[in-house]
Amino acid sequence: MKQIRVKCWIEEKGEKFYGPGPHELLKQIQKEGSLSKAAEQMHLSYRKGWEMVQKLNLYSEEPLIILKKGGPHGGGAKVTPHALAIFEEYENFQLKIQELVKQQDKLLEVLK
Amino acid sequence: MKQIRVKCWIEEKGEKFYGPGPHELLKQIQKEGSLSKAAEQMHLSYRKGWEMVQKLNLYSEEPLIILKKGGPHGGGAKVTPHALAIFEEYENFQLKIQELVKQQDKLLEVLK
DNA sequence: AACCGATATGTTTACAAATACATAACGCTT
DNA sequence: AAGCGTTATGTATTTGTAAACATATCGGTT
Repeated sequence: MKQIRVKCWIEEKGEKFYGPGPHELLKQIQKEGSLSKAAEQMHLSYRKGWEMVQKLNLYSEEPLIILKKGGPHGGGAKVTPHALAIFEEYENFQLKIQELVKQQDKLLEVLK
Repeated sequence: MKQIRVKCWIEEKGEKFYGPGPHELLKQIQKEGSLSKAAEQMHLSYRKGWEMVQKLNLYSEEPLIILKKGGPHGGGAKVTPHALAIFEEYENFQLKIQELVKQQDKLLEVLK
């Protein structure tokens, strides 16, 4: 059985800014409070996760993720309110897309 | 200025079957009547184009593209009616997605 | 039979992305 | 000051994908 798949992301000047990867990373950071643990959950190297954070913060006027080193638990990662707003609007958009996908009977019918 | 981008494709058992690449390939084959010329138009190696054709035909009960070698013009490529039906429904779906994208003011507003 | 333009296919090369590994730095707690 | 867990960062390795190159094949035209 064939199925329709859709992926959406946000670009700036042709550079990817926010998509499924960063979205999942934000979710895991909220849950774990740590970038290294978030990366581990995603089966992602810490290095790659760190680079994603840098890019996210670089392409945004105000940071999306605050990283702190040292301290009580050795450091940690936190998601800003601005990031949370993006997270929720992206989630919302994805839901709308999924609704549209569900209506594509004609496309599925033509596939053999 | 940030912008929303969407990509959609069709899968079967986790394997990509039809997406932007094959879609463009079908368009070029219709125009050129030749796989090699179609690949050239897309800045794609002939080999890669040929592999796409094999995959398209393999994952479909009836073929999407007929390749012929030898003959008056050395051979050629032709798109079947079945392929044309998929092509048009995919095109249609993409238009609907673009309409949805245009309505996402809230997502764009939250981006800085 | 020679030629031509297209398909068919194996082998090699190049490149980019992700991973793996190693090590340093930080700052609070004890 | 020693220890801990985390962030920070350089280097090397692996992996997967696309391109490049080289031939072979086909079948109609001349």
